[in-house]
Amino acid sequence: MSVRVRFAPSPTGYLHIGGLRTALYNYLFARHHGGECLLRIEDTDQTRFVEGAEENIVDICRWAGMEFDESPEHGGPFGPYRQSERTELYRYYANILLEAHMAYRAFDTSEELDAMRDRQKNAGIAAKYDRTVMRSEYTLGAQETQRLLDGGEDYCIRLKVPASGDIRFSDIVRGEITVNARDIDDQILMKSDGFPTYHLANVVDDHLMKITHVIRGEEWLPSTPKHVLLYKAFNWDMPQFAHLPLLLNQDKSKMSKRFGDVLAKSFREKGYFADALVNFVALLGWNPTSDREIFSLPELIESFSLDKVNKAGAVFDTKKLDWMNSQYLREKDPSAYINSIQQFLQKQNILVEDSYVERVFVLIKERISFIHEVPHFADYMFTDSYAIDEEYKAKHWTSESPEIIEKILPFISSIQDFTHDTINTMMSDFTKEQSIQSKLIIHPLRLILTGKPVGAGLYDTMEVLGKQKCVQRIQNFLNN
RNA sequence: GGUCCCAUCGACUAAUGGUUAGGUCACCACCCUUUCAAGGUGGCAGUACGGGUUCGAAUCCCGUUGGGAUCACCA
Repeated sequence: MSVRVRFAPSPTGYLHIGGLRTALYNYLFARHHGGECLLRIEDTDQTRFVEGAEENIVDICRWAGMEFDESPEHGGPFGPYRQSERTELYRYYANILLEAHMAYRAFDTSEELDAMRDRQKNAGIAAKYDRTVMRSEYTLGAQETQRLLDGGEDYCIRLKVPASGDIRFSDIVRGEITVNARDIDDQILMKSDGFPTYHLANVVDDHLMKITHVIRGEEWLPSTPKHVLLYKAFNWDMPQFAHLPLLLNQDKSKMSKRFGDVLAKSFREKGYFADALVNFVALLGWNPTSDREIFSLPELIESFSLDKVNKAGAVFDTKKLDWMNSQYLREKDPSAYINSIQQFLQKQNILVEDSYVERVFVLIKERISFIHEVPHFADYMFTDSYAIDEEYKAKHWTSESPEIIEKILPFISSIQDFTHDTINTMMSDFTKEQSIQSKLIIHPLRLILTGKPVGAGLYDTMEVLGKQKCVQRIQNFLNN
């Protein structure tokens, strides 16, 4: 049987980095096995709907290189793929449960529920719906229940969880898990607004959509027994479960709890490459070997396997992500990034040729981690009003410097073929002849031409800058 | 607090009963060098603790401690 998995986010916010990894693992697993990966939007809570969230989820997944085989956008044989468009289905299945006495109606108000929890808290017992004392079908009786129903009273449908007995299920990542039914609440299946809760909807949909593997975050582990109960109540085959370790903040708390810079889109905005982010995130909680760090998406697909997924949560370390980004940056074909660099430059009203931008980029790419660093890191390549590093000046611009620079200027001016090699030859001839150390020239020159102690090789820098600029800057500097 | 999950260098991880416990990021040193990087070499640093099982335990079992998740008419 072909593998079918789903990524099932709720549009209650923009996709965060943990969600991106969940989507990725589903996608890698499906592609590795030649199966399908579908997107299902779990929008059964209309009160938490966030405008643009679904678009953001789709947008980010596409940016990351993932295309879903079935989705709200593209449809598919098991649609619709938005739960809000499937409500009759859930109602139908909830009724089946009702008729089989696996579920029941409850009429409690939220105040009554709060009061119940207070009593339980004061008594020092675990909060749990007590169907024998609350306003459920069981305490009300058939007649009263019918009367309330006829009167249009609000009610919800709850799962009738057995009083005791072990509920077991197997998780690909964690092995056998056993929970006692006494610790499980009579979960609400249908809310009084007619929408299902996650628990009902995801079980019904996973079954109807023929999902073979449920791959989701570890936060779902505690509610999985409820889902198991539902599969049993319907007498459906269960999918296999794989609960992924959480992505953690530095303080080890769940990463998605921090908001803002944890959104996938803010990583894109900060200038991380999609393939670098994907590579990094894939290796958080899963590792094929550990003798290698760089994997393209096809390579991740090739080597992905759920049984290599870790159990323990993984701290998200931005430093390593930055390193990975720099690895990708230097391997990329520079022409692919000229446009984005141009955009940064144009914001500063700098207009230069693409070919020049490419030469500068190639020159400095090993010294930066992000594309957007280019205009600032190499400002002297784009403007004449770059800052002079005073510390560098104090150290290398000595009393002899003006004389030396003045002496070498004609030689620089006279170079016809202004390239690294020619400049190099000229420079070493000069230092030999004058018997001075080359650093007495190189540092002052670098200072004059770039203003900074950091940068590419001086002669390469000069070559890209061009003779005219070099000579001009030296003259200006000496005159001031 | 109840329930569940988890535990190898600071971080990501490898080692599925036998390794001097390996790699990567970060950090430090040295080399290279035309500055800064990159690169190369080396270093620092870990099996949470206590018991078992075994000829042998990071690995299996039990306990302790620590961390996390979850306990809504949210997903």
